[in-house]
This record gives sequence, structure tokens and C-alpha cells, in this order.
Amino acid sequence: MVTSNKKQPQSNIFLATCTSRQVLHLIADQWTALVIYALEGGTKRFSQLLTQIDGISKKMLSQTLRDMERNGLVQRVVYPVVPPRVEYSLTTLGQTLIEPITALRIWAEEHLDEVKEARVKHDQTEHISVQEQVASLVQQREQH
Amino acid sequence: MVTSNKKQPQSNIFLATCTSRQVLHLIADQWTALVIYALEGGTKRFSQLLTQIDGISKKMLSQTLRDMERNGLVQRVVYPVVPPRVEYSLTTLGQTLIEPITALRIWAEEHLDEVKEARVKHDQTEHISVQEQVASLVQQREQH
DNA sequence: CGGAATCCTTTTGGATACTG
DNA sequence: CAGTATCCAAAAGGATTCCG
Repeated sequence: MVTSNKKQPQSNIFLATCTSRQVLHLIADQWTALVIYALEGGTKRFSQLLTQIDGISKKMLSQTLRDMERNGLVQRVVYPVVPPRVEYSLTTLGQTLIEPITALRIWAEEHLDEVKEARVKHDQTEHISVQEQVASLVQQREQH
Repeated sequence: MVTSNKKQPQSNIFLATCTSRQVLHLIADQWTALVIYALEGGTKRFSQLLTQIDGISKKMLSQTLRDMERNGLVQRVVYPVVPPRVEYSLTTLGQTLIEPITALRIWAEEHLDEVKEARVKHDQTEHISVQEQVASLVQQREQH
């Protein structure tokens, strides 16, 4: 199970300085994954995305798209018309994200019920703190 | 390309009320994915996780673990000893997340260079606003 | 050791108004 | 239409202290 020599010293994802960890954070926000889903079907306009992605604000969409463009995930094309028309599409790099992100969506859909059930169960249960657990258990041991 | 009838009315992931979208958000935070990676190797203690996951604070780790436990992803076992010993491990449900999350990590590692390059290129480029682009292009059209 | 509780700063994000 | 700018409220998160 010992892997061969790593190419880079920063390949330990647990290090804060690890680049792939930073890249991971690109997608770990509320909206990026949804934008990728939305653009999977092809080019979309700003207003289309705004409508399709329920709950996102103008500000957040704009910000998310800007970041994604900066990271090379989406391409923005501005048409010189009035009123302005701006179209967004996935770059080749962005398209490579569809697969892993879809895997996550499928996981969510498949295990949604289990998560919901776990949550209900957890919320129904009385939860004593770790201190209390330890304290009471230690006391039991001392008594016998 | 028309998909067959969906089972649930909430199966549109773009809706804010969509449950799978909410489930997606479970993982879309800074730390959950890293905790799953860390627990992939087996049971770990709180302090081990704190050490292994560089940059996480006690508070964040505690919070993340609590949420994950609530969602049925991790199991917590408290040992009645002083000082207390608490061990965390992935549940069966949590283990099913390893695969899709690993896919994301692999993506990050494979495309890290492209993202970095895109970022450098983007930051080197002068960016005029959409308004300016439209304005100047419209002006060009009017002149000829 | 494994937290919970408190305080306090930073960040996030919504609402609104404005622009070409 | 597709944003940007500003203001403001809420949330996130670090540091510290305390606890069994």
C-alpha cells in the first residue's frame, strides 16, 4: 500500500499549502457545481442562468462566473448589441469537471433518503455531551 | 434527449427546495471532504484529525464532525477513560462517499496546472468591463 | 483529551440603486 | 440586459477560556 515516490512535495492534500487542496476549494462553494450543471446543456445567457438556478442572486451569479472564468472553467462572450448580450459556456477544462461533479449529484440523489433518515434519528435522540458520558461511565467503574 | 418521467417533483436540482441539492451542500464546505479523506484510512481520534488536517481549528473540526455525525456520515465512539478518548470512523453511508469525492480529488490533481495557468493568464490580462466592451464595439459599428 | 461557551473580528451575501 | 457599487445585516470562523 506504499505508493511510489510523489512528484511534488505538495501532493499531501492535508497540507494547507497543497495546491490540489486549493483547487478543490474552487468547487466547494454553494454555486459553482450548479453553474456547471446549468452549462452542461450548452451556452447560456446571464439571465437564463439567473432564472434557471433558483435562489441565486445577481451578485452571487456574477461573482461565481467571474471566478470560474478566472480559473479557466467558463468562457464569456460579449456581443456588441444593445441591450448587451453575454453568453457563457464551459471551456474544455470546465467540461472535464462534469463527470466528477455528476458523480456527486448521483450520490446525493441515491443516498438522499439515508441522509434524511439519519438526520431525523439524530434529532430525535437525546444527546449528552462527551463530558457527561465520560463522567458517568467513570463513576460506574469506580462504584463496583 | 428528453428524459423519462422523473419520480419526484423535487428532482430538479436547480430548485432551492430540491432535496438532493441540499444534500449536495453537505459536502460543499471547506472541511467535510478532507475529513472523509482522513477517515478513509480507518478510525481516527479527534486529536489525530486535528493534526492531520492542516489549518483546521478545534472549533471547525468539532463542528464539521458534529454535522457529519448528524447526517449519518461518521460514527463517534466515546471511551470511558480519563482523559477521554473519542474515536471517529466512517459509517457505511460515509464510505459510499469516498468514491465520488476521490474522483474530485483526482480531477484537482490532474488539472491543477491548467487551473493555475488559466489564473496567471487571466490576471495578466487587462479586463475592461462589459459596459465598456459593448460601448466601444457599438461605437465602431456606428462609425463605419 | 475532547470538547463547549464566550467574545470578537472578518467575511459573506442580500437589497437597492445606478450605468452603458 | 448585464452587470457594478454601496450599504448593511447575518453568518462564519479564530482566539481564548473553562470544564470533566
